[in-house]
Amino acid sequence: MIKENLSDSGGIAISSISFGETLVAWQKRHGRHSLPWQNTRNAYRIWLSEIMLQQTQVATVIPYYLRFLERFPDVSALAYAEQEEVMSYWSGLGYYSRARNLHRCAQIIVEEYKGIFPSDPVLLEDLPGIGKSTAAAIAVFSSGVRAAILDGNVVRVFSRIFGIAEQASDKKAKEKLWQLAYELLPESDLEAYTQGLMDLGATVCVRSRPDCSICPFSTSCIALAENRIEELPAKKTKKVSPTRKTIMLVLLSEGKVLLEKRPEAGIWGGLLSLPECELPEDAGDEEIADVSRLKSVASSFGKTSSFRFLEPFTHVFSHFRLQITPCLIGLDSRQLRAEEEKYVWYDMNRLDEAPLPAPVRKLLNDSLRQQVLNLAD
DNA sequence: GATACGTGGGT
DNA sequence: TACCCAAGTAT
Repeated sequence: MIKENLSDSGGIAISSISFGETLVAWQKRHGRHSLPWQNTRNAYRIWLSEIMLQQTQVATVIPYYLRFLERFPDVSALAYAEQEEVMSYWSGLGYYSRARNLHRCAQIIVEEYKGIFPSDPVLLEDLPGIGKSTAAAIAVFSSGVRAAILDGNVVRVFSRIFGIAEQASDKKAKEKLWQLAYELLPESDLEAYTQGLMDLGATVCVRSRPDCSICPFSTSCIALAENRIEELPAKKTKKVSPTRKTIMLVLLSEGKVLLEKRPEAGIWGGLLSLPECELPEDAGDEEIADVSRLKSVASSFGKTSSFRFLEPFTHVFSHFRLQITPCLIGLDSRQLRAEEEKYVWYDMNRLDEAPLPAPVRKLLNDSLRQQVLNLAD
């Protein structure tokens, strides 16, 4: 292999050979070896972990991963499950298109691949929910294939070691990072190398206050040499997120609550949620408290026996804020509007099984507690 | 290429 | 508090 100078600024150089060898040795001695999805070549388990870990931290994923695997132990169990149950096991993790794609992908693996995941990253990338980096990670960990990942850890590690100042979203920077990812790949030990990139980024070269004193690349790191640790990688430009307002109707009757299936496209796609009365962004308090309108809506589901607002709260998404005003309504009769299949009266005692968005689960838990308190009064 | 898509933890 | 952003992908 030809040794090349992979850094294009400053006088610090590191060869691809020494980079790979250094990282592999570091990972074997100092990396993570006991995560629930490690120490296996089971492609199903590795795939599941990689999807769950997209934009989600390890500590958050672990309990979801273990619970999911217990209920869906193999790709066939997942493929034949109902979507609603799959969504319920994903409930709270966020980015629900991942769960819908996971389910679709399982069905494709069973129907078109006889239940066996391909080891070729190109084929993996054709599957729903699997992009370039995830395809490489699955191929490396399940088959030892020589493929390059480029996730947030790698971007951070490379940006610092090689002094890349452009934002990772920048097209040229992205090309440069992918090129580095390929050039630095070792000839062997792809599992330890790939895991090493993730481990170094997650445990040493972390976003704020990285521990450079224990980093195997501290003597060759451009960011450290130039005292630019804090400024690399470049921060993403953010824009202020707008606030939307909505009223969530908590229609209760005989221990059941009215839920509405959300469309696949859009926020919380495929989950069950509460019926909403959306409001214009500039809605004032008096508009929110338009009781006659809400009672009119409620009347199509039964006869109103009690009515009260709960404290409004704001749920923050990555791209907007949602101000939610819950409205607790008791009905003494219960009916489903036959023409609208999307509605379901859900047993309050079984909400654990329901595929709910996180704030809705919390709201319903609080409402249930309020009910109990009311009964105690 | 920009935007949509969740949630919780860290600072 | 408010902001950043974590094992990204789809459109």
